Amino acid sequence: VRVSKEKAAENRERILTAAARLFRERGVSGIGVDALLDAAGLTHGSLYSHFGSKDGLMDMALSDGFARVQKNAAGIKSLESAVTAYVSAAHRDNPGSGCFMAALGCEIPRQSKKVRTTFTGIVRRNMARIAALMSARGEQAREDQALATMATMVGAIVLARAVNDRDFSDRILAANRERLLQQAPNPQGSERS
Amino acid sequence: VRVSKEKAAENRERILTAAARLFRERGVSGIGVDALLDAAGLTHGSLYSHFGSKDGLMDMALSDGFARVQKNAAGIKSLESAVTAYVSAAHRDNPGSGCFMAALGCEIPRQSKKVRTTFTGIVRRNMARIAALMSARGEQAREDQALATMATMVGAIVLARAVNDRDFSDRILAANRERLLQQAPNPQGSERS
DNA sequence: TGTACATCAGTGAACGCGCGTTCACTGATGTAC
DNA sequence: TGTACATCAGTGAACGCGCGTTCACTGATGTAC
Repeated sequence: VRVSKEKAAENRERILTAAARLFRERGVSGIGVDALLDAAGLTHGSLYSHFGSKDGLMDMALSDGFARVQKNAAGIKSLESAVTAYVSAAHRDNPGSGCFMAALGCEIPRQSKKVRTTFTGIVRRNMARIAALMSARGEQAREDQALATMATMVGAIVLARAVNDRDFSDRILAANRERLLQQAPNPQGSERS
Repeated sequence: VRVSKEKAAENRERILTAAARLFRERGVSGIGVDALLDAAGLTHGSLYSHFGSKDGLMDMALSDGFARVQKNAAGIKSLESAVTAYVSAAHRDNPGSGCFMAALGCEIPRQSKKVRTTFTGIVRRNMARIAALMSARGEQAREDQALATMATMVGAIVLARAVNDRDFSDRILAANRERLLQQAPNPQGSERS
């Protein structure tokens, strides 16, 4: 049942899109290859043509999915809008299209070396992107600020998702949003270095 | 092979201790009941006498394990010592005896209602404990401060564990520790309301 | 342009394995007399 | 105190099921002439 190159590339994309969503929604060990390829409208066998293994797919889905997340956030030009978009009920309620660090962070230590390295690159690029919105003098200082801001953002979403009480969850988001916004000294953004 | 009440209670404790450690080290879906009871020196069947199901064990291990964590941290009387102990390489490198929020946070949204409720109680008690170390006037203000501090602490450990580069991991810890310590205005601790 | 054929994306049966749970059984404990 | 027996913590075989991966096969695509 050979298919055209275009169709094959499209199938590959569909697998990646479904995988990036399902891994974030259900966890790496929480979703199987059958369900993964079912969601892409294919059978499990074709995973191995394209990616070699579930781990290989995870690695690609991470790279590809992160590129999409970054593109979606391309318009964000200030720390305020980044914080507001990230520490939000919408992000909390849609892990499938949200941040990989918040969705999979706890599982990453148990993944393959390849996946962990890819993930580390994502953390670095997130740091760089947030650092670019910081106002401190010196790149290292901005990066350190970014690492602290990033940890707060990730922790807020992890806790807000874990908690079983909607009001408490909203409060976790609000308290962290406020803390982060009051730390952001430049409401017009981009007055960096 | 009936055993004495004392022996049975001791076995129950051993299961709980092993489960609390292994769940944190390998994740809820990352460890099976056979491995869990093997670590306690028993066979899988006895899980069902004591806890009814893997989920029931998870729930009990969470309550019991958290009580132990709290007891270990009983001596901590200032925000500074709490931050220093939590945002540390030792905590990062020993998930099995560390914070449940950092180890299992991402997996909790997919757990049973019972487990999620127990976990929510743990988040609330952690908030209360940190709030008691805060200096703001008004309980609600202290709790909001605690929620922001807690999210930063959790996020820092999650990211530091996920990352594949020791130096970068250390830097994540250092940046967050510094941020949290500079926010703590009372180095002698306990000057609260 | 038309024909012959090699390529290979995708299929689906099958693999061994571990999962969580059930249940008939064992035999020491704890109790009733 | 000694004996008979009910209790029940723990055992281990068995359950159906889903896991990740392999592989012989299919048949449309893409290419060589």
